[in-house]
Amino acid sequence: MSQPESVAGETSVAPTRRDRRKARTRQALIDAAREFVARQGNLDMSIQDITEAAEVGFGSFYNHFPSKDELLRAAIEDTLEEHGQLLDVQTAHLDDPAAVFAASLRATARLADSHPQIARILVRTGLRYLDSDRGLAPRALRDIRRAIDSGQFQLTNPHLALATTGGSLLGIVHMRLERPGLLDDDAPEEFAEQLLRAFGMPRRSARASARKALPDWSPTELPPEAQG
Amino acid sequence: MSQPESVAGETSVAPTRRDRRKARTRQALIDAAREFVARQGNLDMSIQDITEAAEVGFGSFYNHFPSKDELLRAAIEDTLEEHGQLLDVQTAHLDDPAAVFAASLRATARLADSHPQIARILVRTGLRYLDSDRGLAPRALRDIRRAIDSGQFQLTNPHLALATTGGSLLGIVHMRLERPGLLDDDAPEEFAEQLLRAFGMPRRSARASARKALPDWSPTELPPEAQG
DNA sequence: ATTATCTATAGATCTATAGATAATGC
DNA sequence: ATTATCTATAGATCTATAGATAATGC
Repeated sequence: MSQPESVAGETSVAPTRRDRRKARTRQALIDAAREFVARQGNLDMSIQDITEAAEVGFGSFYNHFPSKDELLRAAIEDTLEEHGQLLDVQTAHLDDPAAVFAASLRATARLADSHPQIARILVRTGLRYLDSDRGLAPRALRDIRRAIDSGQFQLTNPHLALATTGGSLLGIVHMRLERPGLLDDDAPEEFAEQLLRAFGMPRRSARASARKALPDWSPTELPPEAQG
Repeated sequence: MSQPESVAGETSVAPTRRDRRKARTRQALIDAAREFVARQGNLDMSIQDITEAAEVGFGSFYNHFPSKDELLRAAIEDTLEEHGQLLDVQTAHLDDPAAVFAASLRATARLADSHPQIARILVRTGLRYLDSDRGLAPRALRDIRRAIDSGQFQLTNPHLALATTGGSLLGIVHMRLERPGLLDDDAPEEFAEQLLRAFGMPRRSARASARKALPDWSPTELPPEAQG
């Protein structure tokens, strides 16, 4: 995350103190919006609610976003990006496509516990997150295609697999958030196993890939994001 | 739909002309709300928008609903109820639990074509529809349990299966609504087959149950609901 | 000197209710 | 006579902007 003083890139310039201050205000607005979206599913908070929570003057809002919808869009992008970074970290030690895919499923299914804010925002956002080029969607599509190429998955349409993967994950996250008593701790692994079977893997290897030991820095040990 | 003149039921009384008129107004409000929810995902229509679309005086709204949220809740219930009736009709000829389940999957996956308004409302409603006692959720849970009892499904937790079923269906409906080019006509059958495999059925019988011929009165031949 | 932030407010909604009108019940 | 519906409006938001203030750049 270090900022180079000067780079040959076309628009990249060293950010000034003013730039950093402006970026801080923008991020404060995004963080406040994320918290509102996560807390109350209904998106009927006012701009004033958001600027107050962000401790930002009301008028400053319009220096950063032309409308509330634009802020909410940015807040969701921000969340998806964080989800994507989590997935990259938690699959970095793996090569096998089906194993990477399964590890992403397990990590996402556990978001309700490990990163409840992200989990709530994902569920509130709904299926639109499948259309984004950030977060789970591009990574899952990549893994599904690689697993088809490697012969691990027997599928004709990777987009169908993406739709069912993304949807069923939301279903599990929703259930773990809203009705935690109905699913036991093993649910993420059982789910991953089911999905690998659905995508054509034999029972034995589906079970093995879905229950492969997690790395030492288990996801639940990573510092969870701040919860208000 | 005939109205008995008098019944022994405790509160059931013959509805008067006034009652029918009131019920018509109420249903006009619900229908208008359904159309708004289906058309624009954002739920920011005003009560005035709704009463105008329903051709109902503004003040009449409060004779029927205490708030806009209550109307929206009723509109979603109304939609789920219609979905549930569709499923009952389209599985009435089947006994086998897995076959009933598969037929429900196929019918729901095709909603984007057969009943686009219901499809859009389902997707906008999101995963909350899994918590309702109407529509797909109670029926799918019933079928999953019956298929476990009959030995067709090998599952430990029917609620996990319900979450993945409901979520993945929403994923498919979403994709067929928003990116119809990415899925081919066979997708509902391929999806049903995948899910039956996920739930423990052998490949051969999964394929058979998922591709069983539809009854003569094919779902697509049923009169689709009016689309504005 | 420049630019982001803040305060204050005009104008545009939107909700909820009061009171008038129309339709139905008896 | 009773009840649902309609019209009109008061009061409460909420958005977007104008202009003042504070922080940074040069």
